[in-house]
Amino acid sequence: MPDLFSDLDNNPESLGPGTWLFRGYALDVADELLQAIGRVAEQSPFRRMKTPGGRQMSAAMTGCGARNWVTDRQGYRYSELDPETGRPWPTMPPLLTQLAGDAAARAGYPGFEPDVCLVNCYQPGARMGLHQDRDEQDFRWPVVSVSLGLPAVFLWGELRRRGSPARLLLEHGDVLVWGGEDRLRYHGIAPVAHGRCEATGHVRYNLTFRRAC
DNA sequence: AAGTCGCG
DNA sequence: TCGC
Repeated sequence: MPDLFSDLDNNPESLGPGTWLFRGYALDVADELLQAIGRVAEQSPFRRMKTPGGRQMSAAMTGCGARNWVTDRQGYRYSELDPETGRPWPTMPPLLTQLAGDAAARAGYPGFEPDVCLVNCYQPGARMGLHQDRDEQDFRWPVVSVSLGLPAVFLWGELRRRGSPARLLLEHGDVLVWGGEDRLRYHGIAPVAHGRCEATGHVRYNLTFRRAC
């Protein structure tokens, strides 16, 4: 991993003008975030969804907020109901709303009030293929991503799929915000390596905050 | 389709 | 092994 990013430069040229990396930004609330994830998963359990092609995703997902991103044979969409339970998604805990809003404001996107918090759980070997977040209605709002637990290599591509994406190690407590001209950049997660950490044991969690509508 | 796989 |  080349030393591309200094701690004093949260907005390095290599990430893009609309992209901000706040290393360790969520460290002081990490335990509360993990407790919140546990409560969300009690109401809406983690599940591995299928893509429209019928393949199963390797990351398990749940979420909270007024709506959440889902995929099945029919396609990608936001749903106000958890298809697994038939009930609304758990309410977004105020701590999560506040964290996402604070990080967004610090990156230059004030007024961000997410209605979606997608929670991904990566076991070792789980990955996320290169994709765009493009199912939201207003791309003026940024995406806020919080990493917890095992580290992972974030793949940071361009607005088109071509080219090899940059690789950025995201660790426990890191917060990445992207918006503006970077809002539709392709991104993904390389297969998560085996490991153990104090906070989560053997898994990586990711909280992705968005404004879907 | 946020998937996997095969080829050069 | 990796990008296409």
